[in-house]
Amino acid sequence: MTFVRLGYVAMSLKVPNSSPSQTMTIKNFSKIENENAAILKLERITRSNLHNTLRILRHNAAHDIQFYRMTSRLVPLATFEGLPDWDYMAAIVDSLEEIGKFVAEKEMRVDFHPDHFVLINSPKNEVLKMTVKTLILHKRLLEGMNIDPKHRCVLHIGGVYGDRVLALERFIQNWMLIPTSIQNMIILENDDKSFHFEDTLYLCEKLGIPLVFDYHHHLAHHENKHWEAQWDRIVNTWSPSPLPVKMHISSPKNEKQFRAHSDFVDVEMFMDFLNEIKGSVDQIDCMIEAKRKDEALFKLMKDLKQYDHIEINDGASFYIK
DNA sequence: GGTCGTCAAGGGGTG
DNA sequence: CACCCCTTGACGACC
Repeated sequence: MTFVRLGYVAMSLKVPNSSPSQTMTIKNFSKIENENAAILKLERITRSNLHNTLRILRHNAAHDIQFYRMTSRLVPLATFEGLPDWDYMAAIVDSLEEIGKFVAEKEMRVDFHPDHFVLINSPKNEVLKMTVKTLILHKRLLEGMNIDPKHRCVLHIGGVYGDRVLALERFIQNWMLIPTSIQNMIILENDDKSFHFEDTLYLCEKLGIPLVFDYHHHLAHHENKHWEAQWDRIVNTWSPSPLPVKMHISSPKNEKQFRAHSDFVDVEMFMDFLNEIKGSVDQIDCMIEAKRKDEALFKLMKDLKQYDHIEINDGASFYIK
């Protein structure tokens, strides 16, 4: 028997006007003549993003959803080079604490997936520098919420740069340049066109990083179709982690745009996965990456009811026998 | 009130 | 090297 919790990404389609990713671009920032006023606007937007994050978490709690990926755009321009000194933490400590308190009280799992320009295996020094800077921002936000940053940030391996094997080795080289406290935050996901799960497993086992298995990505890009033969190794990468094994589930938009995400998760595709792994772990957290966000989660829970060996626990978790 | 181009940031592919 | 594509959501200019 395996206990499964579902989560979703960044925004709710059920809570009205609750965007946690409102933003301000550097162009707009520069348009405001009074720099103080511009900073105040930035702070207002940031606090609104945090407030909406809390509203979404309350909505999650009301529907027994314990798993949620926060947006990485909570603090616009936080890592932008050349912005006048802005102590963004000072303006948001209270909001962060409030979120953290709620998360702890409801025993939720929250994490981040920094954007695609956060990558560790880049040959460009500047890119690596920005990567570390952005990860430090994530660490501060988590610490502000009193959440242990360990294994809270999902990343991809990065680019191929013409030589996949070399690119993997460069990941290892660059990894050694990253502060341990930042390394500890990271978990790695197989992607849909460059690095399949065996590449990812190679790095994860070598460097002691948990592997987030993305089933959709695997179907889109693999050398060896049979992931299930290696599943125990994937599970093993989580043994040093305080958190349960985590995976990503989404469905192709259509045959032609296979890599694009569909509105909802195909329940049969999800069951194919679950039937392979049931019993192999006590618990697994599944992050739904569908266009319809929490609506897709609710629909999936509904679709799961038809299976006899699924026992619904509450609104967003179940047992599979 | 709806539509569409733009946005700080990377990488891949094409010609 | 130049250019466009991917991808995500939000914003804001414009009609």
